[in-house]
Amino acid sequence: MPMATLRDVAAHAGVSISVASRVLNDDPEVRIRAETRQRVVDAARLLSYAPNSAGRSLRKARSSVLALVVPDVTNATFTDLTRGVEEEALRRGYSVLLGSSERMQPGTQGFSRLLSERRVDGVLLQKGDDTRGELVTSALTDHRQITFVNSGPVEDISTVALDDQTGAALATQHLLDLGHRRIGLVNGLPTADTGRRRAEGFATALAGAGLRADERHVTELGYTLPAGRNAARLILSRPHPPTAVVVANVNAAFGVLLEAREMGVDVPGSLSVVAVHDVWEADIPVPALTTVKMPMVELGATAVSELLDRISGGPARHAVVRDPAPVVVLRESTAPPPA
Amino acid sequence: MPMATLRDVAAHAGVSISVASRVLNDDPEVRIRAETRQRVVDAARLLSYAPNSAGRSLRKARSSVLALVVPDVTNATFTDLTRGVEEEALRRGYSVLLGSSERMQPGTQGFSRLLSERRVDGVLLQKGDDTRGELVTSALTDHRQITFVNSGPVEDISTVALDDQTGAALATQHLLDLGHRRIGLVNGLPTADTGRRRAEGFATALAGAGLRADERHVTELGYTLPAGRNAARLILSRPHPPTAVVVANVNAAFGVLLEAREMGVDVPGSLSVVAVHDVWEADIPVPALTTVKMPMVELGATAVSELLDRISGGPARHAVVRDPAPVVVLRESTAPPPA
DNA sequence: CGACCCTGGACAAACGTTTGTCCAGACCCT
DNA sequence: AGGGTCTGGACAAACGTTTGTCCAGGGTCG
Repeated sequence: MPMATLRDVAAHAGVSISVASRVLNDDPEVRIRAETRQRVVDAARLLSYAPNSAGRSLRKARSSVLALVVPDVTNATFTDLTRGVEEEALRRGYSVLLGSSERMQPGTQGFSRLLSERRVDGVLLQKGDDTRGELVTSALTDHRQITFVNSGPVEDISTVALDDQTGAALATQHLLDLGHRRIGLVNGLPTADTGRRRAEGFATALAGAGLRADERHVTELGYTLPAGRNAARLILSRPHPPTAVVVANVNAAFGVLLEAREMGVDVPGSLSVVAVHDVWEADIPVPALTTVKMPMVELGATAVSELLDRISGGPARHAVVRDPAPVVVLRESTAPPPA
Repeated sequence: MPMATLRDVAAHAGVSISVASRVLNDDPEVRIRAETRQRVVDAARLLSYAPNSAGRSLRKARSSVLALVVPDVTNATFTDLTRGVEEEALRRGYSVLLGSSERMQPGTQGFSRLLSERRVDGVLLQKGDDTRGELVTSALTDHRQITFVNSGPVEDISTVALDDQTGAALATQHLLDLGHRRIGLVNGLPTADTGRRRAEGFATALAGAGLRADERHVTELGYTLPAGRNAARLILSRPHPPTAVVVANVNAAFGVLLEAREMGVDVPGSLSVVAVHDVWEADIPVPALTTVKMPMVELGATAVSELLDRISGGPARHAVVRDPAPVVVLRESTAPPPA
């Protein structure tokens, strides 16, 4: 006997529907006799009643679902983010709809239907290297329904980001501490906001040691493995190459490792490599990849909080997740520079 | 002016709500004058009307959402599956709710609320090594609401699986073709249905060459990297170890590679390794991992089809996805046996 | 010319909830 | 004893959609 409705519960308990609803929702504004309340609770339990979400959504004009849209689920970088989002959402009584296929990207029907059909109350958007921000904001009727993850800040839209400066600075400092002086940066595309911030942190750390980045040691080719390969080839084939590189993304770092190996460049003997973002796959390459662990789970959780707050009327904020602080995860790809 | 409702459209077009609904849904059973139909379409477009999903769900007793539950999103094995599911679902007018955190696992509140609150019409479940099938089926009021992915067959429940026998046989045959005669199997837990099937394929291929598996060369430790490490240590430390192993899972294969390296066993010089499932991460280790590519995307798509078919009254089927057929992706971890 | 049958569309019920309002009785007070 | 205040709960509207049924007018046919 599935599908017990509120009417069934009320009838079984011998009360009106409204009383049943108020009891089961713990409505504080209402006075019900304890014995009656118990009858309702018992009936609900007996019939294994669960509120129909469609009915509830219709009445409350709220679906209690939010969407998380990422460029691709394939990217290991986003798995921790996903976990953080899911856990915080569940804690708040929300479910998460995951959008990752291209048909769900901003600008597509799939994306806009999410909001216009009121399937979700809001969207968490992690933009890819190629998705343009204007495309999103213009298609949006209500800026409160969206929160950007790892991009921005954007006027009137809530954003949540990692402390990329500190992360990149920490990676750089790790190399400085090992004794490196010629340090390169393999960065994402110039359009990526995270890339800009990581370049800042990189420069800051260098400046703290009285150094400056050599632009021939810096690339902005993207956050993919092939991009990392290209970057490594570019940087290492020039005369007077760096003895170490900070890679802004772990996938690109895998590419750097592979290309260095192919070019006969010993890592970490002749070249140290450290990447921003820690994933378990960092154990796989030879040498295993030293990384800076960023609080991705907390990023996801914070993103949910900010979105929910904004939806319910809060102001657009630009949150930066600094807790827990970035930390170096030492593996095998970094060592002192060659003598 | 967001949130146009059907009533707004009807009013603007000067027709009744029912006519507006029928026109916009292309109801074939009804006769509307062409000019009237156009007025409705224009009004809908002008007001950028989109049907409210809560209202529709309530009326049709169907949410047009289905859930995909996997042990963890972190697992690269499942990313292609996710993509296949999402694309097929979208094509059928469904959205996908992703459940992965432990709070969403079978037996938890999160899981059962999905169905009892009618948030989703059905669930696609990829069980983990540890989730017990009984826990799921017992909590289920209606067997038509679920489809198992990669496990089963189970009585009265639709299942969809890969052709694991052929996949494992192909991997084994690849090693046989290279000239190997002592071939081991690093398998998943004995409780995993996929493991059983892959062991079958392994044995079949061996038998085809007039060989039999040596049980000292077979482990059933699980589908994780540490499990792979343990398996390798176990198999390789015994006297007269195999010259090649088939690993039933790519994560475990990474573990085998790492452990072999640590033990000083040369791959592929002294030991060839081939894994079932192809992921892009196979390029990362040294040597790069040879795999057998399985049709994961198609598995996801088929799972959606089967679930939707079952929901709408079809029989419980046990589908096996054989198209495209498994194929060896040759990288660097396999070679002829040592002389 | 009356009985029919189309055509094109309107009416209204129902899906399951939440929530504002109202009311009957019991109790209190002076 | 009469007016007032609580208590405990019932009534009903509304959220937006789909869909079964009904109906007025105009045409057709015998």
